[in-house]
Amino acid sequence: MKINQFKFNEKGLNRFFGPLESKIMSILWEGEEMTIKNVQQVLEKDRVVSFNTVMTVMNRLVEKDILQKRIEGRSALYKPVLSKDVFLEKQSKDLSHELMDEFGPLFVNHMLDALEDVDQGLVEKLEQKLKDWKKEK
Amino acid sequence: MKINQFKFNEKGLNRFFGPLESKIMSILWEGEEMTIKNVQQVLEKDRVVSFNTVMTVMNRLVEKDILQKRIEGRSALYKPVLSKDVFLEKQSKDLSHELMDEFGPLFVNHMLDALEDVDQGLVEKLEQKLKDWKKEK
DNA sequence: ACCTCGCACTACATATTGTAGTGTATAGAT
DNA sequence: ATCTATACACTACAATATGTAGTGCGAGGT
Repeated sequence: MKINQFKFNEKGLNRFFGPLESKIMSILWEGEEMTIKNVQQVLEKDRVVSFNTVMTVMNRLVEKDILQKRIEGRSALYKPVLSKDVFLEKQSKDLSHELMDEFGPLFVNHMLDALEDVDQGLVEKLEQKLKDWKKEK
Repeated sequence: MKINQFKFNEKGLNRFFGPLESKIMSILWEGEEMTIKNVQQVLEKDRVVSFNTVMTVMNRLVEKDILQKRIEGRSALYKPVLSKDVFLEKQSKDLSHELMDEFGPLFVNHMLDALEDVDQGLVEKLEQKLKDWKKEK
């Protein structure tokens, strides 16, 4: 899993991937293992994109351990190494640890405001977590 | 302020800058306004680096609104637009909002563990903040 | 008038991502 | 047995980001 960057300016998967990579991951996270051709056909609902382009990007994702590739007869079948849920879970976990490591105290200062901006309920969720966490100790 | 990336794999300023950029920012955050020559001389305590290299990188930082440049006689004087503290404060704030926006609930799940890994006291600090925050409402 | 120093401009290297052409091997058609 | 279409490999080029540095120009001191 060679993802090194979290992009402030983008949204969703584009925070971790390039735009074409994101589309390809979305398609492969839909469900089944797919050939390059399959993926290309889905992409072409939006715009033309050459088979070779799709192949190159998918093979690069294999090199980065994001996709896995399995030869079956003439074609290769691709699927994500991790499910989307697990992927996002892992990224959020890794990022939270990196952020705390880098910014710990600064981060605590902003956390509550940030939480509330997004979803009022999250502060309560955090409070509950904090209670549970203290009980365990 | 055109910083787009937070790098998981790096540490400190290298999370936001390239390695030479980081060194230059560190030098300029030491204190006074400096000329390119000044900065180059400090850098050369470590290794040779051409004046032009330093100039190019510093001017790119000006384009990205990280440094500001002021002509004084023959030379130009450079200094950071933001102090290091304000810079880090801003980055941590921006990142916390982006992270919450992207991962809110997932993030809450990891936050306490992440906090404790870094510094036991941070969980207490968060608890205190949470109390204060609730009082305000 | 000349030389030096500081800066601008330009160029090239590597890495990442998007794009796509050409080449090769093979399965199926004739 | 040969031909052909197809899937993949290999290669290349563009744009952006960063590191590196050469060339050239202009202005000040001598």
